[in-house]
Amino acid sequence: MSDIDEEYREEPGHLARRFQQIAVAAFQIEMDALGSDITPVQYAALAAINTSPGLDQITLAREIALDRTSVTGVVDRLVVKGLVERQINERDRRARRLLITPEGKETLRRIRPGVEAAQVSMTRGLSKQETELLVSLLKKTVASAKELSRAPMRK
Amino acid sequence: MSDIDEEYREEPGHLARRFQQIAVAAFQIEMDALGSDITPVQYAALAAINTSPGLDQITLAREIALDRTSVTGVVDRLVVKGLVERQINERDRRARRLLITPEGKETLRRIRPGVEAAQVSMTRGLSKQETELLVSLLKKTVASAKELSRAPMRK
DNA sequence: AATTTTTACTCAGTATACTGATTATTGGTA
DNA sequence: TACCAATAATCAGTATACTGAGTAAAAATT
Repeated sequence: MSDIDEEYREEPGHLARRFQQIAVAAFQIEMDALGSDITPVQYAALAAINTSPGLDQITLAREIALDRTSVTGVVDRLVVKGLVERQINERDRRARRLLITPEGKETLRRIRPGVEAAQVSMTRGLSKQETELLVSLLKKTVASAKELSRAPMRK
Repeated sequence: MSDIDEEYREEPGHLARRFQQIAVAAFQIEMDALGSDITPVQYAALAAINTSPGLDQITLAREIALDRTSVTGVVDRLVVKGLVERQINERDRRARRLLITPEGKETLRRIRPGVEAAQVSMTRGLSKQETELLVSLLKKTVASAKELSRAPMRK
């Protein structure tokens, strides 16, 4: 048979999955070390809500490139953890206003070093220059192909 | 607050998640065009079983970097689709022998162009040289950090 | 003003990817 | 031989990420 079978490990698609596995694992290891159970997506959501208090879920989805149906669950879990408050927007009752709580702000402050450490950990095999190169190539790739995935992007 | 919040979109962790979203979407679009509902992981599993007939699930997990608990479900779905046969290995009754069926071989043959097209599609924003660079940087990253994720790797 | 369309959100269902527990079987050791 | 440790697989539970359907509210159109 063709050697695609053997070489699928060299394909972008396979490497995308592997890198994501590793990124999530690196994040989780750092959170464990800090006694936190925040996930990468939960961190992104919490940080976005902190930066833009009162934003609605669709806007949040665009900010962090999360599918609109996934936002519901992520926000649910942040609410259960007491880190976020979800209010009905009285000026548009379809929408929700998302607000970070004092506990949410404290969590953000506490885990931020771990978030940075995870970025370093997941690129441990690369030099600083190589990491910058990887980041710029991924940004370019994502910018050009972002319309492929349903996750909306801002602007 | 710190500008980490704003710049998380530039971090490797966020880009890993975005690239994976895009890779899966690109794959799915190509499979839809071919009238197939095979996922990236299912393709990887099917190709590995084709290459190494009779392999057990742990070995399959190592070949395609899939968590051991995830293999069960992936193989289940390939069996339901009639693409793979799962037998008890009589020389070690704990293990399963995985075999590709004629339909599995035919599926592999039929979707292979789509698999290749997906790789091209997900890196559409990059030149050939840039794609090769991205692949080599991701390979290096994955090789250095693979012990972070639970998904086993071969050798 | 009444109707249609759009929008924000939710829910049901499916597929990875993990943690942690359990079962069955095998191989090594006391 | 009896026991114990290791191994292959499964299962229960949780968290993204999607498809597709549905609800409620607002905006646009007639």
